[in-house]
Amino acid sequence: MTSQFAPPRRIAHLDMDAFYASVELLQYPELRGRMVVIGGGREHQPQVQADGTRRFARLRDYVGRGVITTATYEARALGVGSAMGLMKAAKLAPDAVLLPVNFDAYRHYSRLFKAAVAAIAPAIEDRGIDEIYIDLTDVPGETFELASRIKQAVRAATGLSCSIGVTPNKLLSKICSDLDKPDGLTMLAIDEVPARIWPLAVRKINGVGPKATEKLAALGIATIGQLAAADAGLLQEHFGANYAGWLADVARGLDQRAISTSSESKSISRETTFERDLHARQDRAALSGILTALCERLAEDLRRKSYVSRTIGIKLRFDDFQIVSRNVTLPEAVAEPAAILQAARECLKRVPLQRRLRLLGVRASTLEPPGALVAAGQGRGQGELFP
DNA sequence: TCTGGGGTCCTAGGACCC
DNA sequence: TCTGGGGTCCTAGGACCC
Repeated sequence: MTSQFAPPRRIAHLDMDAFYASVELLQYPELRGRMVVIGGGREHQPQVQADGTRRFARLRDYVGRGVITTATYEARALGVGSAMGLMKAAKLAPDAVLLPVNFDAYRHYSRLFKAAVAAIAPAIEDRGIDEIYIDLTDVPGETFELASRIKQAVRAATGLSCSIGVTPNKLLSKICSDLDKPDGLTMLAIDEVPARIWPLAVRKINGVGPKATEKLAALGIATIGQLAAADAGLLQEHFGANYAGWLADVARGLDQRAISTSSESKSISRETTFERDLHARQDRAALSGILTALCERLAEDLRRKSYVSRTIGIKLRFDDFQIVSRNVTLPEAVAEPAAILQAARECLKRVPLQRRLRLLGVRASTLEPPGALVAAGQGRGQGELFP
């Protein structure tokens, strides 16, 4: 429990600017200043022509079910952005250049920027490939100078810009890193919350998504300030005690969560959306092949990360976008493709398969290091009760 | 021919145990 | 025979995030 007299923490949130697109521009500098969209599968690789120049795919020529992963700011100006279907985006920005995702490159630059930050401030929480939280509380130096130094180090290590927010907690820093993008640096103290945070839309809160935003709007609550002023009973009625209490806290800029510097995976999964919807009977062979391939890839992931899994599950998305999942917990942890496949097939048997399928996925959870000895008293299964 | 893939956390109910 | 109160594990679905 933090004392109420403890000095405020200095928590930074660092977010790389249009990360995937910016990494691509390092590789293809001739695209700088142009509309570029990243997304889709392995197709639409740039082609090197006879004269050595590169020929890029255009968004208008895309056919398929892919979505945008990132777009350059030039493309965003036309209204295209993350998670939008590429076919839909092509109607808004047909001339935009389309590049495939290149995760190996993004992971490389991700490691570079995180190492550069860690050399200055070691208390880092990983929040994915392009953002981190940093606890600056115990790092010597004035805050603005420190944050500027971190931005400079990231640029020196990668050639890329980032945006940073520094505030007393993760919630506010996450909001602030987004206020002055790209290449921003925003600092905020708790007493500035009414002036600078309350005018913002509730959707800016990390944890308030589309559903909660819609429900709040129906209650006449659009801004964080309106949320702070909302009646506690009203919020409880519509959101339940836990979420309502959390909403009331975050609207006041309160957040005690610590920086979490290490984390074990909870689950590993592989899924794929088909080029066309498949039917359990008519397309049995194709589905079986896809399931086998997914299980093999999952097994490879487990092997590479040195995990075994006791719970294997499947995920299906039907043509109407309904999602169902089934999973089974096994007496012994598994990691081999055949064992995963067998468990996945058992799960599949328990799903009614009238509708066509759009997506199939396989997931491994309840992860353990391989060969872990079952701790005394925690064994399961009759055979372990007595020697 | 709208709508990817990889995750986390929360809730809620049932089984089972002491 | 009207009836507890923990606790853990497991399953399924959903919201949300990058």
